[in-house]
Amino acid sequence: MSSITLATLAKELKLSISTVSKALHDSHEISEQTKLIVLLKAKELNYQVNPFASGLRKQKSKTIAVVIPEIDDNFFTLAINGIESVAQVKGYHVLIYLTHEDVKKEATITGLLQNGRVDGIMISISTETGDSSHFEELKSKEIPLVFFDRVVENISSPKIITNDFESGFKATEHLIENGCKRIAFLSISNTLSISNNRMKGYEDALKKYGMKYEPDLVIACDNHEEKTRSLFRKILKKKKRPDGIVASVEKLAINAYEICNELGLKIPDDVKIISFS
Amino acid sequence: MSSITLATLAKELKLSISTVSKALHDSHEISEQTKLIVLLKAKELNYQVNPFASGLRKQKSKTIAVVIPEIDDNFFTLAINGIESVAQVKGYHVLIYLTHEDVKKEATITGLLQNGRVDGIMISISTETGDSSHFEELKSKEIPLVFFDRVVENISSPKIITNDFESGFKATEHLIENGCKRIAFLSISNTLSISNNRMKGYEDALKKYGMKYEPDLVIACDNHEEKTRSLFRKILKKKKRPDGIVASVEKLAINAYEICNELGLKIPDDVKIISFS
DNA sequence: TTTATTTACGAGAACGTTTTCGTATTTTTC
DNA sequence: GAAAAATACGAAAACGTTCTCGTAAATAAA
Repeated sequence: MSSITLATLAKELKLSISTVSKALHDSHEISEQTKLIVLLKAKELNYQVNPFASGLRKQKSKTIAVVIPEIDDNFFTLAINGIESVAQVKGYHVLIYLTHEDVKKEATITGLLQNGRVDGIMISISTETGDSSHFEELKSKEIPLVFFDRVVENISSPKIITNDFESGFKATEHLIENGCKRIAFLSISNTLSISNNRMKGYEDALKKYGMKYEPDLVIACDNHEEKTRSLFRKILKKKKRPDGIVASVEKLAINAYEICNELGLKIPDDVKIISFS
Repeated sequence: MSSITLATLAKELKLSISTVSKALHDSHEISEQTKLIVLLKAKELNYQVNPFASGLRKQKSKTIAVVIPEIDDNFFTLAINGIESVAQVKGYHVLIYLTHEDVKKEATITGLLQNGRVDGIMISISTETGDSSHFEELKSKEIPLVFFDRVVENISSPKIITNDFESGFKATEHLIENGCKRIAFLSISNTLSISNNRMKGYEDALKKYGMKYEPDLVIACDNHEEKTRSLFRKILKKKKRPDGIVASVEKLAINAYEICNELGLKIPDDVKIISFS
């Protein structure tokens, strides 16, 4: 240990702790000359401010939390990439938490973040999230909260979303224009707004092109991967199997790919797949 | 703000701060009865210990840093998944830092972690890392350091690695057994031990099967993606192009895939690709 | 009964910063 | 030359914990 603190510097330089602190903060109260020697000594001893002391005093953590359902998803890794990148430039630190689509875990995590550990939270909620009281709690503690991708619609927080309806519409339209006659929609949740809005786009596209909306072709998936896969298997084995698939999230598309491969269905010859990611 | 501190609880309960703190830590110095009422009040007011105050006092952060080159890589996301999972169970927090294969960034990051912000660091070094003085610095500050996957060999720290040599050997052997006659090796760095050891395996496999080691078939790639891709293009356009490729890291395999696709080469008919991931 | 020992709590000192305030010295203003 | 203002620094109080002591009261041992 024996780390270098302001006191170390102060003693070495025969200055007071406050002077050293102010010098390092480039305060106008300190002469240029003193600032210089303090800065030099700080460099020499490789002084680094203690984030806990500083955080405690300033009530700022310079840290944000990113809470996401999974990390093995191109969208989320992309998001982390961007977030970390900006954070790094701005001198912020990024804590990462995975909920694995588990609301309880999600609530536990947000619970941990109420005590000043972070200055703000970016979250993409789990598919299961129905109860949103843990978000209300954060709001009541005035912790900045930003939803991205998967949002809670009835909480007034900044939300970063894609145009789900339009994209769902276009994806479906694209399949139709490429000759698909039976298009399935893979839904990840019936509570998640992104899933629902994407599905509305799907439905509207079908309607526009005069295609019948068949409930059988909307496949309600959940986080139980094996269940989802056997569902796909069943659908794709049927004589009247879909020739086009719109996946509401990447993971479902991948599973669909794998099942097609398993069943010897060629993509895109036999089945065309389009997905959000 | 107006967060609930030990003082809040103490005042409400007409107890001292120390008593409340000890009660919450289940100290033997406190009667069961007092513990109970303290615990109840803490629950009621949803008290959460302030990590900064606690960290400052205990000199423990309950936080570890994960420093990796990139996040859009299946191996690293898998690693984060596992690390976060264990951390969550153990009550630890995970900070994430991306170096983007930049040694300077890497050094800056490790510099930020010397002041007690984290209790330990897990790192997979960037391909560029030649100078390892920033790791020595961490060692000298006695900050626990664990290398994983991409390690600095001459630093005495725990290292988590795969059997690079053997895997490189087996990968190459697999291609040979499947009829490849000209096997290329995509190297990510000539300083990185994982890359070199994997290549040694590749060389040894060639030797075992009496195949000539051709320097032309060892492709030294770097982090400049476009450069790498045009390199691939050149190699794969040759009349005597490789019919098998061993990629030392996932990203190179993906680029190779894309170039094959671009050139109309069928995988695995025209070219077989095997990769570490 | 007197002396030890245990039990249950409180006072107060850290941890390392930041920041307000006070104050000697110097400089400016009239 | 006196008063006012600026300059450059230090003392000390937070921030919220944890933890070492100190110490009354209650119990046990002598």
